[in-house]
Amino acid sequence: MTRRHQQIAEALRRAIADGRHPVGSALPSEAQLADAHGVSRGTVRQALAALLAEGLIGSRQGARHLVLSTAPGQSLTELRSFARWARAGGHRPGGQVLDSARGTADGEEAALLQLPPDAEVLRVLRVRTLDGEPVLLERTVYAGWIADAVEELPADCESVTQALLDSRGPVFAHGEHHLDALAAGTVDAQKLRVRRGSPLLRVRRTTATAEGRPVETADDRYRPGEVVFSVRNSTQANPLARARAD
Amino acid sequence: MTRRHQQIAEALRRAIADGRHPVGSALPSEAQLADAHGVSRGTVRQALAALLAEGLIGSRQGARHLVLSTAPGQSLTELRSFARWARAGGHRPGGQVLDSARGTADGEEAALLQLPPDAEVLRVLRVRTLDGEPVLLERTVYAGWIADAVEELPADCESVTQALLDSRGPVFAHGEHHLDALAAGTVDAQKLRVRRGSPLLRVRRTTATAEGRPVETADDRYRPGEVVFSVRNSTQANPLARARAD
DNA sequence: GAGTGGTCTAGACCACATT
DNA sequence: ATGTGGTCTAGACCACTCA
Repeated sequence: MTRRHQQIAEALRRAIADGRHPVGSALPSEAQLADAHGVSRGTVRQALAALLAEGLIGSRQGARHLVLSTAPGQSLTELRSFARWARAGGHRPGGQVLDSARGTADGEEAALLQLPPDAEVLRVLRVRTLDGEPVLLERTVYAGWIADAVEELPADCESVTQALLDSRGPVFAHGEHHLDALAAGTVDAQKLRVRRGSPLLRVRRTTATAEGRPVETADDRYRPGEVVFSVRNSTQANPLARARAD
Repeated sequence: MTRRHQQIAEALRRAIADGRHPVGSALPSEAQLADAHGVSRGTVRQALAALLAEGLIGSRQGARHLVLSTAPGQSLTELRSFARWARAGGHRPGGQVLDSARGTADGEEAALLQLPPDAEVLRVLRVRTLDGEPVLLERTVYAGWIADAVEELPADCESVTQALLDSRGPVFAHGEHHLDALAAGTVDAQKLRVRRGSPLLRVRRTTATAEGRPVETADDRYRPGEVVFSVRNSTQANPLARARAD
């Protein structure tokens, strides 16, 4: 049971991806779209707002919506798994669990996962490879309630996300990512085959279910040169924006 | 002449910041807000959508909007200028143009800015400070058509974004950001006062007008430890549900 | 069961862009 | 002058939450 505005947004995304609305061209007017889909203009505007937020189209008062790009590439706004992302880029993903141990959450972990202090967690150290080359060292802390499902996975499991989706349904819905840079420590250097002190891109992330229940929190360190994170954004998504510094 | 929904959004932001709606509390219902401001529910929903996108509030069908945090975190989903972001965090932003020169676009620049080969561009090297400390080295390439407006700005201009907004109207509407890590080069090290080879967070970004016309492309290098980029996302469309204050 | 947010409608007026 | 998107209204129904 999808909503009308979601269906219309999806239809427009497909039309743009297929080239029926090439980059640089104008979309039909809101009134025309409303007519074509048999809905009111408000519903069409709801659909267009989604594409606006994705940066797929632009708009100016008085002129029609313009197609700006065909499809967002790898983007943090899509919560994709490492394996999915790798395959989308034509690479062969791999992975290996180096360590896996149960323990109790420390203060920070408990806060991130919204667990009581000293709650049980599962810590996993995993290296991820792209075409055989190690590119990512992943330190993940899973909340206790999901730990069993994770421990049952094989050590060389290609996609934890996919495996959990199959066994437990859609577990990941929301994510918060913090990105910064840091120097490789001893373990990082050894596992990623770089020199100690060389720059790494760090992504600290926490993901949660649709209800907002945290599932895992992780510290991912990427070898530079192999992976770039992209974010596309827009001020027009919602009419906030506007400056006025005080 | 500000729109009603912007006024209401601003009033709600102030009320949240002032503690009149503490974190964890529920906002008045949409109907109550509509009544209080003398507008229809649709207008109130437009205002709430802005706060939703900023991550200030969350919503669930059937329950009232919840206050999630008092101030929006630095997020790539908001296109804010360095100066605005710094002030929001209670810091004093500064900046200095180190170099500014006209030239012709190389192949990569021309592609990013969608200009013909050898088109005229303006290259600016700028250091940005937070409370007097250099934290960001910015190499920006402006398209020729905006170069005049940029060159007229004072070298110690605090906010280029703001200055351009005042003189040229809303110039920045869409952005694409690519994040990775790299080692500080000689110039980076000197200007950011770090050792050569120490890790930096690099953000390569291109911003465009609402019509999709590229304005500038930049290579920003951040000293680590000072700045963290955050991205919040969701598998669902816009709704930005939960949050976690640090 | 009452209240609330999510969705949708069918109008309307204005500011802006294009012709 | 006409068409377009931006804004706003005053309703309506449904799915959901909560007491």
